[in-house]
Amino acid sequence: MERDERSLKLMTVLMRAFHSLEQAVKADIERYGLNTTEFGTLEVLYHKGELPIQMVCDKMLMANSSMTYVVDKLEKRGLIGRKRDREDGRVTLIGLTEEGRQFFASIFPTHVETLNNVFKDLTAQQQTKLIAFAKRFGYQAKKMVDES
Amino acid sequence: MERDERSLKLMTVLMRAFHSLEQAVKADIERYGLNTTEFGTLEVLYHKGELPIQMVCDKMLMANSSMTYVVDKLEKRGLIGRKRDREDGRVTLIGLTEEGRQFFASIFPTHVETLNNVFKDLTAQQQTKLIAFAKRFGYQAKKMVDES
DNA sequence: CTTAAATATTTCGAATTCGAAACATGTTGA
DNA sequence: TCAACATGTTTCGAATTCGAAATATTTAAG
Repeated sequence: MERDERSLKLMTVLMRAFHSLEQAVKADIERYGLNTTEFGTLEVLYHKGELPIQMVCDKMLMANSSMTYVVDKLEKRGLIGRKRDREDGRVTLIGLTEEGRQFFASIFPTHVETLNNVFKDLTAQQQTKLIAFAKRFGYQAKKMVDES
Repeated sequence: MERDERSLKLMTVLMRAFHSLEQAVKADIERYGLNTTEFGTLEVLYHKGELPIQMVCDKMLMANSSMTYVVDKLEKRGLIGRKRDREDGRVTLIGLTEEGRQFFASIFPTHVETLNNVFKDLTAQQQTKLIAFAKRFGYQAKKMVDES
């Protein structure tokens, strides 16, 4: 296969594969009344503890204006709380409530199980290779975006 | 690395890498006043010729209600045209206008160049492996979605 | 100290996408 | 034939996301 053809093939295969991956995760998470971004936000806070909203945006690859909307919904639902940062008045810290922590702890295992299933046809070695490949083109793509 | 940890790592690395890939493609395409779905629609029609709208939806992984919106925009811009299918009255065929064909032909090469750049740090063999890996987990994820 | 620049958050309006329902047409089987 | 069912397209309202502007606070420079 020629270079151009391979690049185009890679793009379409990655698009399709990633789309299906997202759908599989979505189908799991939907059962708990969450969408992907809400789940991702809880996941970050569960593993990293209290964080400035902006830092969560960065991890979630999401505009901060969008995050306000997500945080509002999760706060209304009682899963997370906002708190002013005493050291920097510009910052709002968000973190899981006790209810949010328990809720997330109860649904996280099936999420991991879903991912295990998605990747189960790849050996550990292949998964490690896939991680390395994805990092490499992801890094290059990011460099191109940052430079443009 | 344990299985669970590897699955989670794969998910985050793939999310980030694919997000950057999308951004890189978007940055290229935006210069021509197109968004990703508009470009994708033109690309399909350029390579496959006239197609029923529903078939384009399938290739684009997009709801048909969304496609109406996209087709409307491209038609208003004079890049594609609608035509009733004589064999099946339910079907609307869409295809590039001469203007659309010329326009797409003029921008497609730089798109391919963008993709070549994104993947340039992977050898041909690694790219082939990546295609195979992505197909495998994509197929499995799709199976899980279809069965749920 | 004061002004200018940088950073964090929110508000606002617009764009995109979806799902459900409506509608048109085609197919199947009693 | 005709009544169900299936399929393709559009309409409609809602959800999500974004970018730009507004606001608040901090930092840096003079």
